[in-house]
Amino acid sequence: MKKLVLIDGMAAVYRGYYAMSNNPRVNSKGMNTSAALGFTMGLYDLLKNQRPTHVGVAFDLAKPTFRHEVYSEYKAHRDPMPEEIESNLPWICRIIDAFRIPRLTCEGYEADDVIGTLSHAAEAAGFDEVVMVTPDKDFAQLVTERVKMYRQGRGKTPDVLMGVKEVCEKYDVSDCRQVIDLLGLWGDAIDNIPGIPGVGEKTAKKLIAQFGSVEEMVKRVDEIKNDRLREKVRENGEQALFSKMLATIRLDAPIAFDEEALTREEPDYAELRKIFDELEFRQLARRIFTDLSVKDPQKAMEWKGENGERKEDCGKIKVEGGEPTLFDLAPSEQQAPTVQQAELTGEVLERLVDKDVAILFDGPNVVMSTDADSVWVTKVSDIDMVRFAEVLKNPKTTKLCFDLKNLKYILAELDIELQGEVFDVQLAHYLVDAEMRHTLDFICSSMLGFEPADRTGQAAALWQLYPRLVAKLKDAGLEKLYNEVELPLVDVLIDMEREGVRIDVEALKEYSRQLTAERNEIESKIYELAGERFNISSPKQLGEVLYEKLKVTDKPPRTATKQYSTAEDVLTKLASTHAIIPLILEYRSLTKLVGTYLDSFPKLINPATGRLHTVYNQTVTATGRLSSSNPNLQNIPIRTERGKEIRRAFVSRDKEHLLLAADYSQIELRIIAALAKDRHMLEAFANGFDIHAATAAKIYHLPMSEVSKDQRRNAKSVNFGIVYGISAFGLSEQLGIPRKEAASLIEEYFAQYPDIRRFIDESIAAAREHGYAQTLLGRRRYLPDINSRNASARSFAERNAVNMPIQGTSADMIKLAMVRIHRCLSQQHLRTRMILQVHDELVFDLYRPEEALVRQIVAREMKQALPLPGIDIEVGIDVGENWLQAH
DNA sequence: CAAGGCACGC
DNA sequence: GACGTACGTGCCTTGT
Repeated sequence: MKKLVLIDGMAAVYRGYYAMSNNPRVNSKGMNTSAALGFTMGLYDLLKNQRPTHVGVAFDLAKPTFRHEVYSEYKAHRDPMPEEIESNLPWICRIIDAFRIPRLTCEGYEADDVIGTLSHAAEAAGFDEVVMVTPDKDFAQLVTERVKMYRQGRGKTPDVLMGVKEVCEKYDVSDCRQVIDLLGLWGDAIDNIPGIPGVGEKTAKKLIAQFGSVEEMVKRVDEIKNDRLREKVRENGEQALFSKMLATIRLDAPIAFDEEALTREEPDYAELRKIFDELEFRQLARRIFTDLSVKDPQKAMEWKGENGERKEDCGKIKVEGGEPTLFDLAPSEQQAPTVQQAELTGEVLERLVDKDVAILFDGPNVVMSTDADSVWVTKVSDIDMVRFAEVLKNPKTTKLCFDLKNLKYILAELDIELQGEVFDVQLAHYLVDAEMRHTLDFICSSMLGFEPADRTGQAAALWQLYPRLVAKLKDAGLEKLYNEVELPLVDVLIDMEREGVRIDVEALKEYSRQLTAERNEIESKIYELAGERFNISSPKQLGEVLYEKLKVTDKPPRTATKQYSTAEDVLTKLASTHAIIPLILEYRSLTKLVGTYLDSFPKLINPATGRLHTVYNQTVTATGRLSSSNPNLQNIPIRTERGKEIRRAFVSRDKEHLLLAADYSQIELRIIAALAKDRHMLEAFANGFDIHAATAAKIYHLPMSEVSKDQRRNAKSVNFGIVYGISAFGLSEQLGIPRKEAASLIEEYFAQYPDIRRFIDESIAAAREHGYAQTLLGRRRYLPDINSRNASARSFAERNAVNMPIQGTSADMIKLAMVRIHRCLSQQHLRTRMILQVHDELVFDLYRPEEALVRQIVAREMKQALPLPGIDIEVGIDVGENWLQAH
C-alpha cells in the first residue's frame, strides 16, 4: 500500500494563520507565531490521521525567486503578506525539515503546479492513494471552527487539509484530473485571493461560465448587462486573469517524481523539541510528545527548567524501541462499535420493568437500552404505552438519560411520570467540565473516542458514559452539587418554564407605537443633520457618515477588525463634538427596545396559555449560572427610565395575584467579603452601611457622611471591577478618568482592603496549583491558560480564577434557594408560583392571600440556602401588580 | 446563513 | 507595546 500526501505549503501556512486569527498566538518575545503553530498542528494531524507512506511539501519559500518574483507579484496585486506570516516562514522551513519531509520546488511554477504534476506522476507510478492538500473556502470555515473548539479543549484537532477525496465528494466527481481542473477553474486554490474584487465568488463563477473562460470574460466585458458588474470586471480584469494564473494548476512542471526522496521518515524529535521550546508551542508539544509517550502523561507535563523551578513542558521524548512513534499512532477517531437494535415490543418492555434503562427519543422513535449491547427501538405511536409507563415509573430502577428536562417534557405529553433514580449524562458532563460542549456526540467522542453512528449507538454509549461520569463526579467531589442542586433543579425549571409569565400585550403595543413615533422623529433629525438619508442601524454606513462626511474626530476609533467603531462608549466620548451623536445614541436605544422586546414578545406568547414562556438552559455557562432564551428574560431593561417601562408589561396572572420580586442585596460583594474574610468589609455589611459609600470613605480617607456622589460612583466601579478582575485601564475607561488616577484608586483600595488583595492572590495561586477555580460548593472551572506564557491568555485565566468563585458561588446559592423554595411551595400546596430567575433575583406569581407566608418562606430560604461564614445575606422583597412596581 | 457590531441584563 | 471587565442572548446589517 503506497499512499502519497502532497501539501501546498504556502496554502497550508495561510490556512493555519487564518485558522488561528481568532486567537492569535504571541510568544513571550512578542512574536506572533500563529502561522507556524497553525501549520504545524495541521501537518501533525495530517501525518497522524492520513498515515502516508510518502509525503512532500511544495514550498515556494525554498525557491530562490520566491521573494523577488512571486512575492513581488503578490505585493503588486494585493495586500502584502502579513508580517506575522513572513516572520514565521524560516521557522516553518525548519519545522518541515525537522519532520524530515522534502521541500519541493520548481523554478517558474507555483506549488499547486508542483503537487498537481507529481500527483499525476504518482498515479502513473502505481500509488494506491494520492492526497493533495489544498485549501477550500468551505473547508477553511470548518477548520476555523475546529481550531476554536480545539483551543477550548473541546473538539477534534484541526486538520489543515483538503484532500482530492473530499473535493471529489464535494463536487461529486470521481476523477482526480477533473478535480484539478475544477480547482484550476477559479480561485478555490487560494481562497484569500478574490477573483474579482467587489464581485462575489458565486457571481464570478456564473459570469465565467457564461463566457466560457476568464479571458473571454475580460475581452468581451462590454457584453455584461449589469452596470455594476461590468464596471467591476472592467476595473479588475487584470487581477481576475492573475487570480486565474495563480489558481490554475499546471500539470507540466519539469520536476522529477523521486519516490525515494518522498519516502516518509521518522521526524527529528530532538530538533522538533528545540523548535517548539523556542516558539513556545507548549500545548502542541505536549500533545505530540504525550501522544508518543502515553505511559505517563502526567509526568510528561512536568519538567524541570534550567533554573530549577518547575515548568510545564512537553516532557521527555521517548523514541527508543517499544515506544510508540508517529508511525504507529492510530488515527484519533476510533471506529464506533456497531450496535444491533431490536423492536421494542410489549414483551420486551415487560422484561425491562425491573431493569435499569436508558432512554432517548429520536424524532418519532423511542430508543431504550439496558447496557452497551442491548438496544430496542420503536415508534412512539406503536409502543405499548401501559408497559412503557410501568418501566419508567418503577421507583426501584435507575433511568439513564440525556437532557432530563427535555425528556420529561416529552414524557409529560405521553402522560408518563419518571420515578426512581435518574442520571442525566448531559447534566453530569456539565459539572465535569462546564466549558465543553454538551452534545451527546461530542461527549462520546471526547470520553469514548468515537461518535456513535446513530441514536441506537448513542443509547448504547450512554452505558459506557455512565460509570465514567459517576467516577468523575466522585473524583471531583461534585456528587453533592449534582444530586442536591442540579438534578432537583430540573423539576423547578420545568415548572417555571411551564408556568410562564403573563404579559400585558396591549401595553407593549401601545408603548411600541409611542417609542416608534419618537424614533421616527429622531430619525429625520439625524438625516437633517447628516444631510442625507442612510441606514442608521448600519454601523458601516453610520461610521462613514460620522467619520468621513461629518468628520466628528480626526482619529476615528476602530473596532478589532479595523472597521469604524460606533459603539456606545465611543460615541459617548464624542457626544460633544456634534449634535448628531446624542440623537444616534437615542435612536439606537429606541430601536433596541422596540426590536428586542416590544415587538417581539407579543409574537412569542404561547396561544395555548396566553403567557410568555422562556427556556432556561442549565448547561451553558462556564460559571454555573443559568441562561435564558426564546426569549431571554434575563436581560429585560432596568437601567434607563424608558427601558424599565417594559417591566410594567410583566404582570401577575389575574386580580387574585401580584408579582413578588426577591433579590439578593450585593450578593457578590458579600461573597467576596466572606471568602476573603475581609474585616473591614464584613464590618461594613454588619453595620448595614451603604457598601459603596463605605468603600469610598476608605479609599478617600473621609468620614462616610462626607463622601461625594462622584466618589461613591468611583468606589462602586472599583468594587465592581474587583469582581471581574480589574485593570487600571479598564477602570479609567469606565470612569472617564486618567489612567494614573485609576491606578491610584486601585492601589488605595488594596491598601485599605489587604484581605481582598490576599484573596485575589490566593485564588490565582490555587487555580495555578489545581488547574481550576472552584466555588464554595466545589463547582469547578478549568483554567488551562493559568500557566500560559502568553501574558494576555494568562491574565484572562487569572481574572477567571477570581471571578469564578464569586459568580459561581452566587449561582450555587440561588440555585439551592430555588430548589428549597420550590419544595416549600409545593409541600404546603401553595398557589404561588416561582416564574423567573435573573441571576440574583427570583420573581413569583403571588397568590395574594399567601403574601405574608410567601414573603417569609422566600426570605428565609434565600438567606439560608448557602450560609456564608461571618456575614448575613440580605434579601430585598417587593410586591406589585407588575414587575416594575415589584422593584 | 454566518459573522460582525451592537446593546440589553446581572 | 499589547492588553484593555465576568457571564450571557438577540437583533440588525452585510456579504455570499
